[in-house]
Amino acid sequence: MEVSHVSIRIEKLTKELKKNNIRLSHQRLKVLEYMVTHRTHPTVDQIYNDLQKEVPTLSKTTIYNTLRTLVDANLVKAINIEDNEVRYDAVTKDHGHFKCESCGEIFDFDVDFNTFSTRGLKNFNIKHKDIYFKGICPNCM
Amino acid sequence: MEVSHVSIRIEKLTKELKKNNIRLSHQRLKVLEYMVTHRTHPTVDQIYNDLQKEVPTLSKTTIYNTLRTLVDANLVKAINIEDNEVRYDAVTKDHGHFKCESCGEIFDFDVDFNTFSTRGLKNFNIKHKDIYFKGICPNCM
DNA sequence: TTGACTGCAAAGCATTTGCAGAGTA
DNA sequence: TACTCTGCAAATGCTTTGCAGTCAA
Repeated sequence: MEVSHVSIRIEKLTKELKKNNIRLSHQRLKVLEYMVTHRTHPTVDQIYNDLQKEVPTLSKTTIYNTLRTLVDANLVKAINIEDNEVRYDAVTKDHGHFKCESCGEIFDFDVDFNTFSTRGLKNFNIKHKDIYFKGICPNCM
Repeated sequence: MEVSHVSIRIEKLTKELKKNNIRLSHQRLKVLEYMVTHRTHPTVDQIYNDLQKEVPTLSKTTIYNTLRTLVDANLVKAINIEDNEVRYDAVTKDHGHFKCESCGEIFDFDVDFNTFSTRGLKNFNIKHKDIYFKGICPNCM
């Protein structure tokens, strides 16, 4: 992703934060910046280990707090593709996640939610849609 | 679900267990029976609390062990619709799960995986498909 | 009989909570 | 200034592990 796009993205996000009355602390901006520049669906631990190099005083508690804030504000999505770890994604639109059971990498894929028949949910108010696939990626085959 | 269906279901499952060289212990059969008769997508805790009435010596460790065995044998599926709890489902075929954010109930729904375009996964070997929706169910609206 | 299973107790680990001090607006 | 946020330490709670006794085959 180009640097200019990243800065535009972050600008948008900080506006969203202001709109939600969330203070723009140094730590929050760093986490946000990390989420936008690293599209690797990181865990709290990965964010923590990477950001600590830049911001040595940063605590895991703050990352947990920040991510909850961002998830509540719908700026970040939690990915529960595995039952023993939560990953995070700075999503903009609906898409699916594929996890390779060999290398562990998570891939995004487009999902056409319109061609998607959901019989049995006629009178349901659907707010969140998560699609998780697992298997083997082309690189590991 | 009719009793006759349940017993047929359990008979099938015990055959599967034998095929996988999994011993038919009293505890495992009880957990299996519970999973087949209670289609409520229970957590370990719910299974434990309910079964303890019948089998007072049953331990949570055994339930964890049993569920892992059943999941590994593809007789039961783990549901990670929420990041702070794992639920289990005695599945037979692919389907989606909808969780009501108001009452917490989980509903099954049919998914036609054929009408489901997955651009970007052309060379991927897809082994598992999980679809999780959240929102408000008709009863809560 | 023998290898697998159960269940207790303890360990492990991700996440949350309480709270004093620091920082944002 | 006033209120929120940070980050340490401790608590919490789910899940796993070690292991001695028990059980299925």
